[in-house]
Amino acid sequence: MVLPANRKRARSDSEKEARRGAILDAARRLIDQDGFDGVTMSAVAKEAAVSKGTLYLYVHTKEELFLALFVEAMEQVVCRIEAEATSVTLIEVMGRVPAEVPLFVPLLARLVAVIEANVPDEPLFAEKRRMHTMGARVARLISNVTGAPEDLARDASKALMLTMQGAAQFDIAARRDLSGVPDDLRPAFEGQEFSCSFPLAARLILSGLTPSSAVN
Amino acid sequence: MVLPANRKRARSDSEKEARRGAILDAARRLIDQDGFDGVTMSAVAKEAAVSKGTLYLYVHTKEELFLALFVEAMEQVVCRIEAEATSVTLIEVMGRVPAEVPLFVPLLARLVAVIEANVPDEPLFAEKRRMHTMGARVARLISNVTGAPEDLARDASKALMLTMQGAAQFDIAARRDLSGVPDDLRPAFEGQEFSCSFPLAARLILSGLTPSSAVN
Amino acid sequence: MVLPANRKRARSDSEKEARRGAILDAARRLIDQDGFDGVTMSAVAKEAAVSKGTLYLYVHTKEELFLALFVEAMEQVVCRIEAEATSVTLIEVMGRVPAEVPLFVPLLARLVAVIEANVPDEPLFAEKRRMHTMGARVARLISNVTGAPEDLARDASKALMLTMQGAAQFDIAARRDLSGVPDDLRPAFEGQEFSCSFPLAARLILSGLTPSSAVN
Amino acid sequence: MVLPANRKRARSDSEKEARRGAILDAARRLIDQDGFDGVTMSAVAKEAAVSKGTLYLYVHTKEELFLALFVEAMEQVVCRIEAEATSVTLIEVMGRVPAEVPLFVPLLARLVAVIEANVPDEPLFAEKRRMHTMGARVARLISNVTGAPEDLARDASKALMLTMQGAAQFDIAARRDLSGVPDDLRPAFEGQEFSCSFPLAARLILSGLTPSSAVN
DNA sequence: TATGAATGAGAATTCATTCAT
DNA sequence: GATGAATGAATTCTCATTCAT
Repeated sequence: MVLPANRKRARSDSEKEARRGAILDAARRLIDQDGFDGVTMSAVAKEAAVSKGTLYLYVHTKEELFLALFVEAMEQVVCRIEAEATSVTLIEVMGRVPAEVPLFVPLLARLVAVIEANVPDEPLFAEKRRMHTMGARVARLISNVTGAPEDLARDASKALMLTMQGAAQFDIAARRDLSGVPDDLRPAFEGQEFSCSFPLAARLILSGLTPSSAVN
Repeated sequence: MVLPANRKRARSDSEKEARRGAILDAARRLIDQDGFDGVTMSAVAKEAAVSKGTLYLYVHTKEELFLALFVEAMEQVVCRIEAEATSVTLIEVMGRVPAEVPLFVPLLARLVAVIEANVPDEPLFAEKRRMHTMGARVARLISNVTGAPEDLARDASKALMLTMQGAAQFDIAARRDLSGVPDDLRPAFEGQEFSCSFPLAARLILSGLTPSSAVN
Repeated sequence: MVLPANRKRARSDSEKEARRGAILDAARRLIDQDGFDGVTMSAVAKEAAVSKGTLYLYVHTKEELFLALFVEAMEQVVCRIEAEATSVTLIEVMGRVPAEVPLFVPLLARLVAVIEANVPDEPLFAEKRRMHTMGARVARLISNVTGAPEDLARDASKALMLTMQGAAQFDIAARRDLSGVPDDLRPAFEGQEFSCSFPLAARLILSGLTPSSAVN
Repeated sequence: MVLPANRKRARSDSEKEARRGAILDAARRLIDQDGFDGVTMSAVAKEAAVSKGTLYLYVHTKEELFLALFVEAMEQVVCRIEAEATSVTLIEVMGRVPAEVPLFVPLLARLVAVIEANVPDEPLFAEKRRMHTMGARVARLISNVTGAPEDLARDASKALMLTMQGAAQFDIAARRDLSGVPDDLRPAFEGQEFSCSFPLAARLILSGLTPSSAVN
């Protein structure tokens, strides 16, 4: 197979994958840098060193891009939890890992109301399927680790997702510039970071399932 | 409540209050009708039978309008919970009432990421203060009703707020048109309504505090 | 004549005059404080401790207000020049005084293109008449002081007004925040203040009329 | 200059230049037609047969558009003066040409107080640089033609710019509808056209530099 | 495939002025 | 005379997406 020496087009599948990856990375960098609402498709194209037209060849919508970003982050979260959780560390791990995977929390906070609301059906369903599978994996993990029956574990898993959603919201508020916030309102912002609020609630939820030793 | 013939001028404070109320009502109707992102200030003005200038006399920003709507809804929620909750009904009431107060859930879902993010500081702080006070009332109620110590009740109250936030998110997804959703994905949407998911999680959270009789 | 003890209405002419003066003063303060384009009629009303309705009882238009301000400033300028100018000091005085009377320069800069363009005919004509009279006084003064014939003095006076207008424009540019201006452009802003540029040009214009002693 | 069939895309730089030119021309036509304050960006887009988005591709701000218009006019003025001025005709040329280049005078009248005040720094600096260069060319010309030393020529050039600014202001007033102006005020408007007032002042300023033969 | 010029709907907000009380 | 609530016209500019080249 003779390939032209200076081929600019990504024809093979692996090249396409690589280019798509570059685009997602560019988006990640921009979210970090300019905040969520500051990201524009033009900027993503430029950051990925790709034209706008090409960008839309790999990603059909702005929100689809964000959704892909979220699913990848969620995959990392689930994998790491599976790798690290034991009956002793479950709660600690579940409280810590989501906060450690970059962009997972802020993307989660916008997932439903902002992102999913604007993704067309087909791609939405595809990603939802992946999320659902991951949810099942977490439920199974909880069941295995705590010894709780499957259905209880599934409820707990659902409750954790709810709570995680909520904690992600509060995290947004917690990250605002606090100078300028009157003293009496400080507590309404401070200490609402995901890594504070979620573990607290996770403990309440999981404590019913786990042997007392794990609850801490 | 003296509702001025709409063409007239609201001179007394009570007339002004009434007119502001009329504006909020108009907004409520439009949210119902056109959905969240479909609401425009022009439409609100027209629906309230008021000029755009007048609208801005009573509400300084679109998001301020939504925030006000949320706080009023939250007030209703808290009042009704205080009125109805007993040691026996606490969990049931807390699971039911938020879903019954119109617009509370969808507004809650957008509260942090969409609404608060766009409200200028001063009005934000004012409303936050009201919310904070209501939060304290709920914590006190939980403490009174369950007999749990204050600090435990405060933690539970916080966890409940997190969970409520999350449940509000899921509620958005649950309300989408389900025809067209592939069968294998149905469970990812169905049964995620606020009134299903929140009580479930609330039970997990509150069960640690309450005597077993109250848990169910 | 029995006057009611606590009379809030300005009925006598002198009272009206006083109130009008208060309004003009309020406007002056606001221009100083918020800059030209920052002044709103609402703010003027508040600063003058008068209702908006009342404000419009004394001043028919925003621009009319500014025009009145300008004419008063011009009156001061002309009076002071008449008082201070001698054959020796003419140029120095004419270069210095306009810059010393508050608001004269910035109002002059907007006089034609911004202010007069929006004043209705009747009040415009009234104020124009006053300005014209003052122009004549200046021409007479120049003639007296330099000994130049009337018509030459009138031409010089006109040329001076042109130049003053232009110098007022440049003054605006000179007063902008200079940090951020690249070094090579500094000279395009610096040293363009009215008090620098106008005397220079005034000297060129008057030097043809005055005996050499007065030129410097 | 390849003017693309207006629906086509301007790919080459020369096509882009042409399109930008078409936009500026459209703006010129509208200023003529509707007067200064009557020009809106929507109208410019329509007149240029371009979408609003495209308009903003070529011009970043309304005021930037006006500034560009002024700089182009100034370029014409300076070129023509350079082409036509001799030691004999200098004053006559400098008095006539600015009035002959379309839009130069009315744009100059609004240059500082209206236009520059609303142009963001970067584009402002770029255009200021061009203006500054042109100012230097005029100074050099004056020096060459009159034989006056450089610094004197520079002062005269500055004074001329001041005066030109002022004359442009008066020109606005002179162009208003005179029917309706009371007789005694006629002289305050009539004969204030740029082409009357500026040459008169220019003569006063330049006469000090030039050999008597050139003065008239 | 890749490009980037073109699109255009869309919406929030301000503030001078008026007029009901 | 005084008030201040009501008015509403009027305009800029953004940015996701498309499509001619």
